[in-house]
Amino acid sequence: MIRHTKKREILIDIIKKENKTLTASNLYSICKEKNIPINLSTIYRFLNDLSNNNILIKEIRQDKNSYYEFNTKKHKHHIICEKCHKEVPLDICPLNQLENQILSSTGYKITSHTLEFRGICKECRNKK
Amino acid sequence: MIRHTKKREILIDIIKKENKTLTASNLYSICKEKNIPINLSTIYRFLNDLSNNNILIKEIRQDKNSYYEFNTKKHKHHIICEKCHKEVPLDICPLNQLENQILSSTGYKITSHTLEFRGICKECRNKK
DNA sequence: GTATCTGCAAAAGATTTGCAGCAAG
DNA sequence: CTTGCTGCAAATCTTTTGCAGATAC
Repeated sequence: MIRHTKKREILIDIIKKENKTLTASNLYSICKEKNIPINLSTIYRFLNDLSNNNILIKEIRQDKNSYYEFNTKKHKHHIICEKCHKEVPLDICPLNQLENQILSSTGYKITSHTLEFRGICKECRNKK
Repeated sequence: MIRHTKKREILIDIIKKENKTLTASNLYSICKEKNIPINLSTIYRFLNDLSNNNILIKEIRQDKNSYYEFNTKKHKHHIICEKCHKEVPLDICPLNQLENQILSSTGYKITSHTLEFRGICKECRNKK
């Protein structure tokens, strides 16, 4: 059984308010700024509980960190700017249509995929 | 300048012969089996040199490990079986055509992307 | 001979875990 | 009151790094 506690409420509120992908240490810093004492392991444990229950989606990116965000059920990916690291969600995903094609060419029945776009955002392009 | 040494030749030979994505510790184990004494840091340093020179491509997957393989210049992705971890390369990638669409909808000029498919291979599906 | 490799041990960084005390239901 | 949460310290795992000795060219 999953229990409701003050700390968990605070974490949920932060994740809701930030409304973007976050790492455990992002959350840790935000709590620190707000003078909320919390242990990193508590954060990790809770994030894992939530993603095991499909409340959060966890994604490991090329920077080797784990990013978490609410599972909106809407399938999506993100683009991350290589300069400023700002990121934007994308709704389009042409990959579902590929599943049959992949099944017949490889014999693999696709269950999921991870897609990470990297690029340069408009602001960073204009700076140079 | 990059030097040619016995150990590096051996590593290159293994990567060539295996002809699939490998982790540093995969290489380490293969060397061990062949009774080739080599240090893990040596492997890491060489793999990094090679991928910085675009001879290898490095990819961090959802299992949090770094996988390396020869850069064939041909853009491709892989499907990994969730049960047996066997993987197969894929030539198709519909994402390049998306770049203009993403540019106009988000302002990001895409520079690269990472895509990881997970599924169940034919053999594992038949087992059950 | 000098720049580059290598092995070793230690460090780094992210994440997990064991345990004892605390809090929720 | 019992199960689950938390903090703390230690462990884990992958990867990196400093340094001294060895090797390539």
